[in-house]
Amino acid sequence: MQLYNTASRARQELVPVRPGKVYMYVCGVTVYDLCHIGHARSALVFDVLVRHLRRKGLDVTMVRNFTDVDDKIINRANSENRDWKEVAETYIRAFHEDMDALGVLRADVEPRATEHMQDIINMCEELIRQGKAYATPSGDVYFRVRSFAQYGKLSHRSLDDMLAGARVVPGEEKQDPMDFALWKAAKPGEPFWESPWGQGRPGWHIECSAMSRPWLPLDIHGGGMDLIFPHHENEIAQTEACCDCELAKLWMHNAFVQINSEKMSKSLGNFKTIRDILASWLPETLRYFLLSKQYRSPVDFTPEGMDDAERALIRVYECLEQTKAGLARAKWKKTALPEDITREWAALGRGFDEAMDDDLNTAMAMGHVFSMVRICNRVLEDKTLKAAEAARDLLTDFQKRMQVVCEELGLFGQEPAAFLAAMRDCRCARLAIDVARVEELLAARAEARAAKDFAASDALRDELKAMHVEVRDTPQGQTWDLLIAVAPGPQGPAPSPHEPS
RNA sequence: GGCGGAAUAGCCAAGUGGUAAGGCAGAGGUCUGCAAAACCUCUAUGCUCCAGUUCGAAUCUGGAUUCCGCCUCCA
Repeated sequence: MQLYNTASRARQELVPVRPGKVYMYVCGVTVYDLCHIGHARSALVFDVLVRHLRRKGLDVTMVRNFTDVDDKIINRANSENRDWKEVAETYIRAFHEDMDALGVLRADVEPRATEHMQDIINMCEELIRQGKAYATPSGDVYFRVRSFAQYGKLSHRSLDDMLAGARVVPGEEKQDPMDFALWKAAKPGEPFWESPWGQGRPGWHIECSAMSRPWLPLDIHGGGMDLIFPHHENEIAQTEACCDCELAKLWMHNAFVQINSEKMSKSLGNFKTIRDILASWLPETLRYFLLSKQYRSPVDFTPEGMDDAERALIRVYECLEQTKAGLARAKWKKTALPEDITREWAALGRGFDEAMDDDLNTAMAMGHVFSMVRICNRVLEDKTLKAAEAARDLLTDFQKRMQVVCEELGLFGQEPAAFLAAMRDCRCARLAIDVARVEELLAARAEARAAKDFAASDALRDELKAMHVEVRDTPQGQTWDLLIAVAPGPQGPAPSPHEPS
């Protein structure tokens, strides 16, 4: 498959270093707070990559680390008067809960910085021995950036350009302003580990170099865009200087989730945690929303976008439900399907797979899903066609293909009726619909219709409509759902039912 | 200042030289007591603007405008 490589700024074929096996290392989170939807996007992108590669028959080892000792964790612990380990533990648990909810597969290996102290210290020592790092009198260890000639090869910057930037302030003990910390001497009250340089703790970048070391060279190293510099650049310098081995063959970076075209950040106050979102929408809605865009483009989070995602999900699941019902038939006829349907179905062929192979083009892959849905609905709505053996075969093929889609995207895999019910409940809660009242009106309307009192029946339907409830009359009786969205009137957008906070 | 990314219909979004996927919304039709859902048809002579290369450009080149990211912790 083709993947865009940040290092070469071009797409390239993924060729596993060890045939049949793929080793991926993705930078995880620093566990000092709940994950936001940007973390969700990153996790989702690499989750889908893993799923796709596994379906292709590759033996994937997915490694995602936790940074579980860091200034922010210590600060949080201090301000809440808790133990820093407990803070880290709390948010690791929260990470798992949130990611499980979103259907993100657990990584095969989840190394934590605190569990690799000896590896980290060893690496620092090796670098010092090779003259590529140095310890200072106060017990810090710095990487000597000038010792690594290729520094800047990932982010395509030269050291001199970086020095021209005004924000680089030379640390007192640094030999060069660009040198970065591998090991930091502990300040009073901070957690520390014993080391040849005294009590201290690791710098951020070295932990990833130490933890990814068992799998060098990695086939894929991934993370968010913002990690390109300095984090990944520094990882490359440390690993390649120390181990005399390329760190990774391919670098993948996902773009951000934005709010109003701006990066989410705490300082801007436009921060949405996964839990905020899941208070108003189903996890699968967030998953669909984030995967409906190509991973290298920024995506703007909006309630409207989430509503669109709901509609799309409902369309697919309703088709899945109808397919299931259609397939329950006992007798089948020999009627042939129209030629254009069979032709279109055949043309769909490997479209989904090809889109996924093309730098994980999930947006296009979903286009193929909707093309299948359209064809199935077409067969399903025609009484003659839906009784044909050929229709049975097509619908069965659809279910089979959707199973593949589910395995790869982690979408559309639930029991359709159950999903639709959960979706309705979710939307009822969001719009504060009184379900008991709805059922009451519905019962009254059924009575009116039975008596052919259409005036009364229509009045009840209007009343329901005012509550955002749409009634459908089917041969099996009434069903109902929520009006998908309240159309923005001339007086502006409808009051938003979404107030996740 | 340095480096990079993005501008495609009312909205979201694919498309990386061969004549604009898909979803939502909208119009008409079929179905329906009337609706809804579903299906069918239609909906960007044009992809921010200006030049250029080419038989052919949303796609390549040069320039302009606007927006965004990184250069400090950050998915």
